[in-house]
Amino acid sequence: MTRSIIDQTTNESAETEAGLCPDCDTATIIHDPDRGERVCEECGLVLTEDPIDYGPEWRAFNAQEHDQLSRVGAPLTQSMHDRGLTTTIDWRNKDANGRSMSSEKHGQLHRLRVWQERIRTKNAGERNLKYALSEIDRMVSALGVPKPVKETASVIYRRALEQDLIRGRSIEGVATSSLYTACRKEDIPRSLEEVTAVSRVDQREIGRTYRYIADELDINLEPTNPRQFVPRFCSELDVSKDVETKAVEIIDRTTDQGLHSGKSPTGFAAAAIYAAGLLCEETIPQRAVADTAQTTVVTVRNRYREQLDAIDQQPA
DNA sequence: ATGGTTTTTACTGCGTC
DNA sequence: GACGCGGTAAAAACCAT
Repeated sequence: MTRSIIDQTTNESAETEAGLCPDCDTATIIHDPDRGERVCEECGLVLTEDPIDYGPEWRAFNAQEHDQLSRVGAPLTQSMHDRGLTTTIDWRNKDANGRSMSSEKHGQLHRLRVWQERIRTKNAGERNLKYALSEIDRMVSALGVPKPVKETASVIYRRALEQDLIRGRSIEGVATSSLYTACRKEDIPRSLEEVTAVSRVDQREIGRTYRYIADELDINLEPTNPRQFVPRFCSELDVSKDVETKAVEIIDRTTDQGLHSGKSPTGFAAAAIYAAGLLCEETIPQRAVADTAQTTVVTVRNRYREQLDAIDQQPA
């Protein structure tokens, strides 16, 4: 999403839209369907430039109709190297009416398929992308993160490729970093350790590449909030809802005091869960929380003491 | 490279079941 | 004696400069 200034030509077909321009605070945002842009008439700020309507090209007037009508063509996706746009030649040797074809046609179709595959992945960049996206796909399923993360990761990887950031770095490394970034961006954080576990490169490289990519692509992410790990860890540990609620409360109250800054989010979350266990008189061994959070008992100890001190509560 | 901070590793003593 | 917990010191990792 680039915010760029364009020349302020007014267009006949443009129509005024509701909403304030974030830049000059005037309600002069117009929608220009020809250019597919939303532009502020006052200062020329382009708010969005996404000319593609991803929705269906028909309108349904009742539920039944909605089910019956089908979309023409597949929706666009970022996670295929050609965005899923290319027409592919079916592998079946049947014509449009389902009849089989002559052997002459068979051979012709076979040659066409071969060439399609060659052309589709013709240059190094395309092949690079194809491999990277398949890797992202693999890691996404291994991590069990939802689909939007995959799309985001793909977009990040594309941008890295466009800006020539891959040179001198492994495709694997950049792909993994893109995924790690995407997880955080979509608020479904996975720790570096967890991402490393499904990747083919070591943690150091992923971390290094991540910082480089984030810097070059101007992706500024807030440090992960420890509370985002709580639900996942809690369900893995099989603790009561009370503990989970308490853990979130502890995190909220302590992060307000800035107690978490500079500390590892996973360790902090683990400690909060342990502390919550103490306060709720539900015994969760330090060992267990440390293991699920992929940290150590020492870290859990150090963090939970600080947390309890900070909120001025001691276990009964 | 360097120094400051945090995490990890490894070892230890204590109380309880 | 195994286990959970607490503390500590030293090593390793991390980060900003």
